[in-house]
Amino acid sequence: MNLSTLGYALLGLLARNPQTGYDLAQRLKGNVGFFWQARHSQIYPELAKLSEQRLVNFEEIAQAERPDKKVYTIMEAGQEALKAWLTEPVTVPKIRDELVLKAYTIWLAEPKGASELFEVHAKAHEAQLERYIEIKTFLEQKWQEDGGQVSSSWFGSVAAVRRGIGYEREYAEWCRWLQTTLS
Amino acid sequence: MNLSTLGYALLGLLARNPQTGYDLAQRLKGNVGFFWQARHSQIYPELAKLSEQRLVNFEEIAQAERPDKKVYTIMEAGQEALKAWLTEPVTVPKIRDELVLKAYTIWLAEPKGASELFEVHAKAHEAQLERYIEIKTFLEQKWQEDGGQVSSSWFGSVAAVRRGIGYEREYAEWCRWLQTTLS
DNA sequence: AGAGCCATGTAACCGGTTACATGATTAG
DNA sequence: CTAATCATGTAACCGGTTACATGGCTCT
Repeated sequence: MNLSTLGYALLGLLARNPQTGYDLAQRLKGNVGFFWQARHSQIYPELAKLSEQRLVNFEEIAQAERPDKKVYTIMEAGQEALKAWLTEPVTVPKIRDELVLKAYTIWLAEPKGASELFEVHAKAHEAQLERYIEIKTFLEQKWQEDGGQVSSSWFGSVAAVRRGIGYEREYAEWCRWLQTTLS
Repeated sequence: MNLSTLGYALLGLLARNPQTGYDLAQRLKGNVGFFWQARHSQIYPELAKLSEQRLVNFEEIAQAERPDKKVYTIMEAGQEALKAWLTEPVTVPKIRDELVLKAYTIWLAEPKGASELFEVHAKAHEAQLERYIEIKTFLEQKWQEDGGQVSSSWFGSVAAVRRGIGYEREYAEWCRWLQTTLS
């Protein structure tokens, strides 16, 4: 019973709330999409696999003015599989970043155009940084209201968004340094 | 003539030095591999494509005590394609990080095992950070010796390693924060 | 009238990894 | 004697993206 990472991602989301495949797809292109993305074309087949393996359950709900839907719920076996996965070792991830690749060869470019490219990215990361800061404020408040324990699901959200903040801040600063140095 | 990103990566490396496919594979699993990776099984066919499109040239060199080899050189058309690509817009890259995914669901785990997981990663990123700092010192010296211009290939290397340093530092700090908070 | 949301699925394609294949030389 | 290095290639597989497919409701 070797699940894919996407399988665990879905289990993790279902551990928070029972949801439909559509809902999960929204999450994975919304804020959760910051660290893990998936399209519905990948999600629906994966849910079918999780269901086959009795890690999740679904209830079909007929709707009048909307298409019928399947609400998935995590089962006990799913919770256990998820918990086991959480503390298993992870290989240190490798960056695969086209912009850094361009930076590596930027000595060949005309500095003006290059500087503009990095300014665009600086702005994008600065904007994302501010969005994350707002989200963090919201999440930390919720976490405190929930008792401020590491066993609160809000804690997981706070942890993830903190990574987002650090990442965007650092990326933006690097872009600004390059942009300034090139101009 | 739409090249893949790997194609441009190879052109960028060949713009620095004429090299064999084997050499390129070494680079892309060494320091360049920090921001772009590729295996020889991907590189050899890509070089054939670049050659077909007359962006690179190769010279076959027969060797006595080693297998024969093909040394690839970038051509003028290749240089031009590369320069044009450098300033073209890049879509802002998305993180896909299993450890952050785990952090998001870490509220379900037993804190002790979780804390250990993040400590392992903290150490890994701290170690990588120190390696990059050493490399940066070396590269900046070379860059200065070469005149300290942005048109020096050393500048591209410095830019890339600076990103590496920021990335590792931030990642390590985040792991430490989580590790401490969990224990 | 057209875009966008809700809702679920399949199929083709593509980039990248793993494995298969070969073979001499050198270092431990 | 075994493992690693040099050196180049092909083939199978797999995760993920894009595109195909359907269809009613709501907002502009």
